[in-house]
Amino acid sequence: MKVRFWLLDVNYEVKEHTPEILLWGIDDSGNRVLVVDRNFLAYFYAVIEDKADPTKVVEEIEAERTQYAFITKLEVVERKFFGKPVKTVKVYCRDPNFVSKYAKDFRKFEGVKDCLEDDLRYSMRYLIDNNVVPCGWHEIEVTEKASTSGVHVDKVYTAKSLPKFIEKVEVPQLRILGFSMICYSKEGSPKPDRNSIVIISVATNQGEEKQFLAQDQNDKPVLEAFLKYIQSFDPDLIIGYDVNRQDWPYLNERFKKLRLKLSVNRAETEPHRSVYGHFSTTGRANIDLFDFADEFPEVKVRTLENLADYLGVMKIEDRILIEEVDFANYWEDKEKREILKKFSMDNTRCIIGITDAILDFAMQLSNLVSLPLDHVGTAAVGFRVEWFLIKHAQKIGELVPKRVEKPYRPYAGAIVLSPEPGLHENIAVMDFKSMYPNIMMAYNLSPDTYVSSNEPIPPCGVYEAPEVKHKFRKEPPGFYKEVLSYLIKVRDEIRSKMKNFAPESVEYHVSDARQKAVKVITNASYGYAGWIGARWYKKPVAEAATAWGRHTILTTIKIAEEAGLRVVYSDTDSLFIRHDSEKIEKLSRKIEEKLGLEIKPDKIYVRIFFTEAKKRYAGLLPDGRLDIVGLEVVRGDWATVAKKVQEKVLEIILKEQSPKKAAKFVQQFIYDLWQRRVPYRDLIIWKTLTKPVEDYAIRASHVEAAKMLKEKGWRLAVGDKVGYVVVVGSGRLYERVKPYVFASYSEIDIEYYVSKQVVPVAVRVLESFGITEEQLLKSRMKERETRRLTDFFGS
DNA sequence: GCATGAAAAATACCC
DNA sequence: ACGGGTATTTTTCATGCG
Repeated sequence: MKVRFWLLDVNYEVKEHTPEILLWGIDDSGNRVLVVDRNFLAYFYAVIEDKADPTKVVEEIEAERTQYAFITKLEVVERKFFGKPVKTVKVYCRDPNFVSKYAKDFRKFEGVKDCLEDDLRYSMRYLIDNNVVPCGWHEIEVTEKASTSGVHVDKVYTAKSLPKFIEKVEVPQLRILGFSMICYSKEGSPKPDRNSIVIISVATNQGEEKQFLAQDQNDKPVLEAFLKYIQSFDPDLIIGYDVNRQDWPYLNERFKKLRLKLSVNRAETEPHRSVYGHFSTTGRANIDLFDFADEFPEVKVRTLENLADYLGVMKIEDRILIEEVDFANYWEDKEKREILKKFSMDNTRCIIGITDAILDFAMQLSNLVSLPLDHVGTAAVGFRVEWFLIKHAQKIGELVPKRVEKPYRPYAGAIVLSPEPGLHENIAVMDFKSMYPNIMMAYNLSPDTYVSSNEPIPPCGVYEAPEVKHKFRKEPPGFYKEVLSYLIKVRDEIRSKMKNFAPESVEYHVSDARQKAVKVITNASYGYAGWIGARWYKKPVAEAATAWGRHTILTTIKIAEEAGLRVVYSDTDSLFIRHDSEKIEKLSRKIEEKLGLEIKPDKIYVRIFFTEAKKRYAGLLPDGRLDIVGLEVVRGDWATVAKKVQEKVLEIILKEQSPKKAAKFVQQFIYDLWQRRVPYRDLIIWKTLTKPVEDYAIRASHVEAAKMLKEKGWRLAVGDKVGYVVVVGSGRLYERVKPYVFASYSEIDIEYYVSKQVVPVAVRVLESFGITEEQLLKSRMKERETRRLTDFFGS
């Protein structure tokens, strides 16, 4: 019989040295199914030395066959390695767990240059080789198993054929469960061996909400009820926020401590940490929304509530937020417990809401790069790109290079021009779309087309990069070129198809998520090429890409200026020029003709303001919005007071062109600040812990604040943001900071916020108009004086 | 011993 | 654990002065 299924999760088991692939999915009638495939053999390649005879190597292996009991087959096959044909012996191995061990041995065999592809996981090997794609549909010939014992699915099948991919975009009706939990701890962050889980809030995509509550601090009933709920709802996706770092390890430990089995998987296993640090709940996809938070760089402090607020899921103003260290107090107080319960439920509601905004993209990304849905999020961008490349390599018979450690060698990047400071009217921004990918295609930059300086020039000729003089053969199209052309073609196709869909339709949403995923991978390709951790790293490729980039933009600037277009600013692939449609059109055509790359007008600013600095400016768009780039307004490490002031100053400057009014505003603001009329939370400064607290070479404010938090039992990890305020006192700045949760408004050092936050960012803009720090502070002095007098005499 | 300025460390941005 | 280029603040260190 035939089964059609949508692939949700994949794993493998080895029983008696024989592997089976477990494909967990949903069939087209909505059954949860497991297809067990025992038909696929693991293998690796022994690459043969140029002058050696592969049959000799085969004989060599055969001679020692008894030591390599799991080898089932040896095949002499031709493959390519960095574009060059190589002879290999494909070594099939019954037990996948022996692949890397055998490969290690065979590297020492005579005539064997190296062994490759022994470092690919068996389950990934299966997907890649058979074009089986996560979040995609497949058809397969199977026999049904009578029993489903040991697994929690509707049907279990044994594969009779390999799955065949079916082009079908729709996603089956998934059961999605979101959860969040509250742990009780009187001192500091909760520890699973001591502190119970007092609330677990769950919600589903079918609109059901439930809360499991401990009796006092006995959480056994909570955990049991939670398990029972999961088992009965039987979700396909289990979703949470920061669950890979927090909830799952905690649940694991807590269940162990209480001698309970964390039975949430569809197999009889328990959740465990796996590749790229994700937690696997076999048969279901566990998704951590935190892993997708960096898709939204506007959200500076990536907390659940901030992300939900940004995505319009739940506004922060409508919430009462509770710090982890206060959970115990809230739990113990009868009235406050209700607030805590609401807080927890709202967290889960946020999770469900954010899922809505992210899931399509996550599924498309998973589908595109072939990484299962539960680990596509935890895989770093480089690995996402790499899996996409591996998939393509398999298709064209290109061997996958080993990951080898390489030394870091910096190389020159892009050109940034100093802007003409001050205000400019009617400025158009022209830029090259996807400049690096297009350059890589145009000049066939690829690890396999690189011609090193000691190699002869091939008959087809070479492209030679300016400045760095790296050479790349013109023919045939390189690995990167093939991949990038495909990606760009696919994205264009999707985008033109989208025009026929209603923007509210499912097809539109799915297509949009798809084209975004394609775009992300395309744009990451240059970065990948220059990443020393990349399997396909070749420094000259990245170096040539930036060299051509510099040449491209410099040529463009020259041509623009020759055409009478003054360039007021340029960064990497863009130029800012006076808006003149005719000349711009002409320029576009000329560049395309001369360089074969497309440059188009993008934004038009009614007015734009530059400081003296590069990468920092603010423009007024025709619709009245401000576009602020690089300035403190868009930075996450300045107090909100400073950001608000600077934004307002920019608005006044750009819209009303009145520096005087802007200065007045700043003076008034400073006065209000002295009066403590601004919200306390606007004084918090957030900074990221980029390494363990002990590793810092210098004493920094946020690190000192982090130490204080840790002392009180807070759990802080690398990558966490620490929020602190500056309080009155003496000595260095780092001696005058406190975590914002530990300080009160009365001890705030207003002087610091005025002189080191508000004034500098205002001056940054206003100094262009002749306004000085002193002028901004002058009236403050007056106000302070009057304030002191009124305080003294009364008003 | 201390003021001063350069260098180093740290962070977060732009494209 | 994708690249290099850049601005900015604060700490740290070296230096010169007296």
